[in-house]
Amino acid sequence: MNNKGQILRLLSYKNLLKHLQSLGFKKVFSDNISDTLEISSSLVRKDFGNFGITGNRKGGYEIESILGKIDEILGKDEIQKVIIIGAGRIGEALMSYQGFLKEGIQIIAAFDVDSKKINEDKDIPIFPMDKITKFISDNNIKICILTVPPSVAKHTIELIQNTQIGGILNFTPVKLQSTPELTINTINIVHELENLMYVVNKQNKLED
Amino acid sequence: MNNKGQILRLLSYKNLLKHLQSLGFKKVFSDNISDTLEISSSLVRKDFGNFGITGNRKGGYEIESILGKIDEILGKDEIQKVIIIGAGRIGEALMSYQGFLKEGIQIIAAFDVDSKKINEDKDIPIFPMDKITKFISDNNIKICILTVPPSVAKHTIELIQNTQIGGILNFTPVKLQSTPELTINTINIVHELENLMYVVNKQNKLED
DNA sequence: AAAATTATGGGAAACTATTAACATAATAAA
DNA sequence: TTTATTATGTTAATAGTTTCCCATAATTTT
Repeated sequence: MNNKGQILRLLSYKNLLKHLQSLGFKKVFSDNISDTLEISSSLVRKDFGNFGITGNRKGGYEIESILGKIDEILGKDEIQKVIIIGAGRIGEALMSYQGFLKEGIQIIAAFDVDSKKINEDKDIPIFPMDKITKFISDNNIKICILTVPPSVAKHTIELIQNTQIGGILNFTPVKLQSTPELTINTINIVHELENLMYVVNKQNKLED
Repeated sequence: MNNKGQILRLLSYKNLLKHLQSLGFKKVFSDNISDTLEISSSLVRKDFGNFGITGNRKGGYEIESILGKIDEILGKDEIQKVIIIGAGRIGEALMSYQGFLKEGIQIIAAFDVDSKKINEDKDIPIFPMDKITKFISDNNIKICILTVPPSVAKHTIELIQNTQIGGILNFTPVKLQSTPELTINTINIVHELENLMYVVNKQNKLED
């Protein structure tokens, strides 16, 4: 039961169900979900079953109860505070991203080595790196986003080892090892593009 | 043989092997790769086997020959031209990202509806949206990155339907359907963060 | 109230991915 | 040259995921 795909599906269900709820729907069938999300209805039911979400034969599932259960599973009662390490282009883009707050995620600070970037008075303050460990412990931060240059990625990870940080979303193309205490998930944009190129190449070859 | 994981592993192999090559190594063993990439040596050998990469019993694999084979598989002889749709914060961050070129990826233009963003004279020109279909066909673009606001994502996809575009890397949180002719891969940063939160929550619970 | 309908839930089957095991070929050592 | 060593490559085993199938319960229709 350590399935990332399953959790990501659960998040898709949540998105869809919140939308349906906003349109006034109270109930939903596994077939409805299947149609809009490209996930088979059996898999939807199996996911629900796995997480203890139950419906009524013939009556479907109650949206409110599913959403409650999902929030319970994901543990989202309070707003989740996240910090950004590396206030470069991508870091700054994420700081100004409007989509986080309505999902209960708040970027509360960023950190950078470049003294020209430091600005502690902004909405999202940018602090120098040497304040990071104290900040993490003072604010009990569990998650950070890593958007530093690749050359300093490894070194930066070492700085936050042995803090409360338990999860890192890594935007650098550097392969970083997870440990039992620290989960590192990587978004490698170059790899995503290259993978897409491979698929498109294959599509075109098949058409010839 | 339509396995995304397998292709992403292949890309990791490529990264590592190029690094080893730059350090002067000529040969590599499946065990070496396994150690650094957290991929079991059997799986490395199986991947190589699947893609027709062969080595010598006792002698390992020749790095140069693997790299050649991987490039052949990924079809990367010439530079791959990519466009960005949506010159917002994330779009602009990607435009200035330095990591693409050395992987043979070139962002050659961006498109936006906002007339204030248009600037056709920059290094990476930003054109108005209505020039996009002509640009795609003139330049034979196959891949685009979608960084528009969520509310216009669906509509934007329709604009480039029936062009040469065969792959979209979607940064919007909108669920977009792939078709046989158009592969859409989504990077949903919110979902990645939420997934991380789930994992971290579970870690902490286990420690109690 | 009985019959027909319909969506869940759960177990079995099919499929996919990963690991384990080992025979074999290439190399090195004795 | 013979023996020992070692890493590949292939087959078998295992683990993990998704789909199939259908009995069952809830609901609607007749």
